[in-house]
Amino acid sequence: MDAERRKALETTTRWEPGEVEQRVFERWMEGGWFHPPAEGTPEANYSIAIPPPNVTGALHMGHALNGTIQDVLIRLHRMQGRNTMWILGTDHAGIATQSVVEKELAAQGVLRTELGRDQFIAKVWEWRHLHGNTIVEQYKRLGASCDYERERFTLDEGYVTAVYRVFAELYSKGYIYRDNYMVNWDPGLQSAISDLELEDREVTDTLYQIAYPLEAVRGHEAEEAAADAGELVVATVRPETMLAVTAIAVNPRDDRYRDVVGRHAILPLVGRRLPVIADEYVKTDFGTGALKITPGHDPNDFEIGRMHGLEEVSVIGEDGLITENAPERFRGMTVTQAREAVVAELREQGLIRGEEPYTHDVPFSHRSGERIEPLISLQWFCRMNELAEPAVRVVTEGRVRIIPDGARRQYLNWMERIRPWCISRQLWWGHRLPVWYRGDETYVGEHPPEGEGWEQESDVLDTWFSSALWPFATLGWPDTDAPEFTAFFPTDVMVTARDIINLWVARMIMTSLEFTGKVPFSDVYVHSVIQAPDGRRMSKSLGTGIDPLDEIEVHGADALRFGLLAMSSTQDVRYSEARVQQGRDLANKMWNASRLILLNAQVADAAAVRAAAAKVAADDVPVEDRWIASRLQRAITSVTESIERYDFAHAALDLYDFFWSELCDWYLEIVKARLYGDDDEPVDSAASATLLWTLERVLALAHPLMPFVTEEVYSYLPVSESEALAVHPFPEPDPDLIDEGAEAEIGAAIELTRALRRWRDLAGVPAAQVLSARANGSDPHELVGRLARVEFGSGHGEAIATVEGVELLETEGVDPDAARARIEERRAKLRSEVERGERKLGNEGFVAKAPADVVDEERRKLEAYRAELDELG
RNA sequence: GGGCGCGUAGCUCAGUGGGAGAGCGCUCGCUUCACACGCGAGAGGUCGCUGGUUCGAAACCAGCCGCGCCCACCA
Repeated sequence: MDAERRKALETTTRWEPGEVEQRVFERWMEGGWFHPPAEGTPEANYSIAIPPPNVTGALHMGHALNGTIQDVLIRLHRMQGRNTMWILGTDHAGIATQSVVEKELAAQGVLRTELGRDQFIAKVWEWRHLHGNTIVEQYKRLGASCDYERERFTLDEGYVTAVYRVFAELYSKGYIYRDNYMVNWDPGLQSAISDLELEDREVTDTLYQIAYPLEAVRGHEAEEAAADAGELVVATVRPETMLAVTAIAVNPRDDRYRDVVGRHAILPLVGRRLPVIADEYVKTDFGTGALKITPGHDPNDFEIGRMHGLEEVSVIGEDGLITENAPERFRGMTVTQAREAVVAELREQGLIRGEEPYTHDVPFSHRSGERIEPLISLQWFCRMNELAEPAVRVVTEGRVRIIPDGARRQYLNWMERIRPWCISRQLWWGHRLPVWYRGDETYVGEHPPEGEGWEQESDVLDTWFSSALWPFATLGWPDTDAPEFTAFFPTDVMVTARDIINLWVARMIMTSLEFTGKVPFSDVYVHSVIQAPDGRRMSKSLGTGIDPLDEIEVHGADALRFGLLAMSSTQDVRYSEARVQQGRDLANKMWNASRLILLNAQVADAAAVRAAAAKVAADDVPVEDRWIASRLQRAITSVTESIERYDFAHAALDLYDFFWSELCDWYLEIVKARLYGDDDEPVDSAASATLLWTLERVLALAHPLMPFVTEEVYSYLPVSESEALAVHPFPEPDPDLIDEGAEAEIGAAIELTRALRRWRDLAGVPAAQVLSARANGSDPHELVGRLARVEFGSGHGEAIATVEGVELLETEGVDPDAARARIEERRAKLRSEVERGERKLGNEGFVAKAPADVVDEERRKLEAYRAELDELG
């Protein structure tokens, strides 16, 4: 270590992540360690495809947790020597990106429609080149070790080829087709959107009861005269859609309506003859028990209509205005105007039988925020049944493990009743469907066929269509000889949040099986959603969002990573800044503990350190060295196993416990005397060796979780075998270093030290005062005297207290009354323990039925408590 | 309505059959030569409620109360 660096180490008493993180990250990039060669087999290699963030996106807490988890896995496997690749890329995010650019243009007074499709798309590309890299840069702040040199985009050239190939094949298999179907029309976007892009909002509408006169039954003049043929009253919150009603439905078991099934009603204002049909769907206990059927404007009615072969009438157009299918006087009105006009006319004709406020959930567009208008429209669909079947099988057979199990059930649940997927969107930004029309002819393929007059379909594909190909299209598919594809596909794990299991994960599994014949990943790990501290969703519009970059700014990336991991779980969790601060404190602790070691370790030369380290566990090294080596093995095991079973909270907290409580609070305090030496004792170089040996391993262990501080400290190690900690071998637990004797011995010494300190505190002994003491049995470990400030051996005075077999002797300034109180307290505790043990062992059922080792343990404890009680008198 | 899950210290959460844990907060004491983002000690919990299973239940089962998420959604 040169003088300058040593000076920096001496004077920097706090971990200051700001400039260090940037410098460390640049070193990683220069080292090229995140950019693996496309070699080897997918079985030997390790790869993860990142859930591609939207190009328009900014890093939010969800990304931060998702990215941290993947980076932990990636770094662990890279350090374990696997050829490791984290596949990076962004999603073109059709709707989101189009809206952003559209808004930006609107601010300049330019409308998308004025610009025309080609020019608008050019503007979007321009935007992407200017701003599309923001989120990728933000992932770097987090420390994400993605392969930044192989970044992909769902609209880059090769990716488009993959998308078109998939579309064409699904079309030729007959899975993709065009049909009139009820879609969720977003009047704001002027596009169909999927069920999954909806959000329900509570709305209070007016529920109108409207009378529909029944048509007289021919040949029953008497009845006609008597009852005016009667009427059916139906309830609706959308009177304007009555213009498109084509039937009335009642429940077949509803006695009130048994006689009217098969007859006809007359649609007021329009005059259409409406058959009265019977369908189980109609609830007898809601409204009047009679339901108007509007196949053109209601998803349920649409299904009933198809089932009964009803006419489908659309009176609301894609522009949100009343169409020519409605009576002339309503045409061209907005939905709201039409509603008022219809109600007014009905009122005039005396057909309104009731009205009341009605609060219900109504779907709104997640994207534009507008109320969804269910419409029948000509769209492209993909039938999912054939694709779903093998995708269910790989999960039930365990070829794809979905963790946790709740997420697995959610997946299977959804797949069981999968429905056709509407894959067309009326947008400009996206993959334009590879479909060409000329008159009545339709051709599907990336390029138009020979000849004049072919026009390409104007719709684009749902963004999720391209995302569904992510794990293989990013690696070069459909070129199955592409080096990246042969080396890294299938990937190992997909890390994601619960909300897109159906939207995305399921579809990746389906397309991957269909097109590559392989599962895209063997594990799906579904992690928490981070909520705002008050339990609401973190969202920009609610103002509940917390920006991970702000947290990195304040506490450092390692702190945020640790905090997110520690708070993560399979449940949704509330964001806890305290956990992030815990991470910051741990990073600081690592920095300072490392300073202690690095500034004080005696290093003759590299060979000496290696030689000393080689005998860390030898019998003749001090027991505390064997203890820390043994505890380290246990920490390595627990942290590694936790990560491997995706239990990141325990990995983080176990690391914390080992580092803070065992290494810092005990081992470093114990070893200081040997490290510094004093008048009597020379400096012990074995201590230095153990410290350096331990430090190197614990840094490596912590590195996947907290890469920056560990990498920085690693650069100060006097002896290190790797260019960077990022590519240093990950420690493996060594069973030979487990030393139960040393653990028991130091464990007992720790217990005793704590008991003595407790006594001191309760007795009000000043912190600096050294107490005289006498051990009843053999002298405790040297560390007890030092750490508890107790001097053993020399005193002859009377014992004023006994603590865990140690007699504390009368010492000037120590209050004997407090001591007696303390002893009495201990006696009381022992008596209750003895009582508890006797009661338990006196229980015949317990002795007879509990496992022998549990019973033996109880007996052992009881003996020990009795012995101590006797000793106290 | 169906499915899944949660209810443990003041707060955020671990703990899944054998003596209730962590972090933060709180109290007391420490300018102890790595760290006050620190060190030492401590207080604080009828583990939502009621039954049941068991020698033994925070944990397993049933019911109830409260909360959340996902599906399906009554016009």
